[in-house]
Amino acid sequence: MLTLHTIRTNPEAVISALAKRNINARPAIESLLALNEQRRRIQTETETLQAEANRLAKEIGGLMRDGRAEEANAVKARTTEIKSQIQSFASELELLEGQEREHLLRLPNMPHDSVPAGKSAEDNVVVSEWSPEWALAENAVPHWELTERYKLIDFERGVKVSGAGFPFYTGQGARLQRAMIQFFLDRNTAAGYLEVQPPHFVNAASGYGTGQLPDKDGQMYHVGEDQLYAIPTAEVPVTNMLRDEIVPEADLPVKLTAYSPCFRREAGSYGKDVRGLNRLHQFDKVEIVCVEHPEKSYDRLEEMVAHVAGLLQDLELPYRVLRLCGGDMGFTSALTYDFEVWSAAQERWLEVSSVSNFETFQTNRLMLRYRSEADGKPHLAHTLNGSSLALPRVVAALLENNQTAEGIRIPKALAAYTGFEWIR
RNA sequence: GGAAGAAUGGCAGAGUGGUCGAUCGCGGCGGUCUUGAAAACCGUUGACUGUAACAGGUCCGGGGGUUCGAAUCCCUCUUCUUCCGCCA
Repeated sequence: MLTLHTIRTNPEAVISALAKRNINARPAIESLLALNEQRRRIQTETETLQAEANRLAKEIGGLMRDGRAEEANAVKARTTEIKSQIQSFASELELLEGQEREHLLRLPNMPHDSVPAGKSAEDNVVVSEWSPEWALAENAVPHWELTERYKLIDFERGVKVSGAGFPFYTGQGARLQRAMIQFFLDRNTAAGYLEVQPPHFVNAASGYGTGQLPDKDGQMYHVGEDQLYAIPTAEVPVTNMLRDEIVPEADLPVKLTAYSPCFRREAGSYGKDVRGLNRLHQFDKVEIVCVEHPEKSYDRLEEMVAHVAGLLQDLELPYRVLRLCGGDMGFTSALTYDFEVWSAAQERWLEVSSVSNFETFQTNRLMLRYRSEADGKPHLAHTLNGSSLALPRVVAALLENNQTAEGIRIPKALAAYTGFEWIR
């Protein structure tokens, strides 16, 4: 959520920044500003009346103590009148506040200056590429054939038990999942991230805090009876850990990492995008989250990008890093780098990580602040997060790129965790 | 799931209808004293909203109600503690 302060002090800058997302925000901003002005006017009037009522109530208290009941009753009559005026203002105020918030919640974050203009994924900018020395085996097949050949994943039984997008991992496939989670967590904690195990269901307030609600309502699994949402990413519970808190400036950056299963309804997906491991309703991911000082958040973002790159290099997977254009960036992000690994057998790039700076967009909703050492006051912190990494597509690329006639070779760094060097 | 009790500022803990945004203490910050530090003493110490800046308004777990006036009374929800039940 953008701050009212930003919008009020520089509406034109907000409008032109949002234009990068191909959004004409002018009507929304203008009606928001009108609402805001009206709200403040009504609020001032209401508060003036409240001040008067407070003053009179104290006067009555004084009169009662002195035993001057008759005079007190006269004053009571006046307060009753004021009270009914307050009532009518208050309901109007409530309405305006609701509308104001509604407007604010529906405005996406302002893209950072460095975000390229563009409409779709095709306009994203490749900022770097990396590849190990390697060659694809002859007669290479896509991962969904490999998982069947080596009995790593049982999609059919997943369909029977839960539905499409809920696979069983079996044997070496299951072991590979567990090894990768452990590998990523170890690498993240070595880089200074504190490991946490979050709840897998969150309340609505948490959904609003990180911006999944109301924007992505309908993409999350919702348990109506208990008003809980299955987490679409560990970002939600982990970032919300610090909701409504003021952390000392000296505690920044707060660096957290968590493994969790992620649940996504993926309504509207179809075709080759959902084949095999490309898109699932439940998948495993290790996430990194940072809470950082506003002046340092972009340096932190670069550090996180370098960290994720290191993981992919250890896994010996060819990847590229994209700077997302305005049209392809998520609702809450100011700047996002996507990591894509090359799936040789599918001949396509697969997104395996998304690393973003949200600036104050989340913390404004979360009321997550730090106490500045300079002025002693609370200020909104910046939040950042990134996948490190999402498993299914990493597994897909890993299986496909390393297939040989003798089986599938496991990268050295990972073999220490799997306990095997080959899948046969 | 049932029963009883509880929820107050960073912590601890008073406050049962009016001068309470809230006593006292600890912690934090500033100062006096000291070569320096400790101790002692003095002062200060929440958030949100609002204003050009003041003023003003709101907040005693959340929501609603009674009252001229609510931390205080009533209803409701949530959470915690203890006991019982169930249970990995």
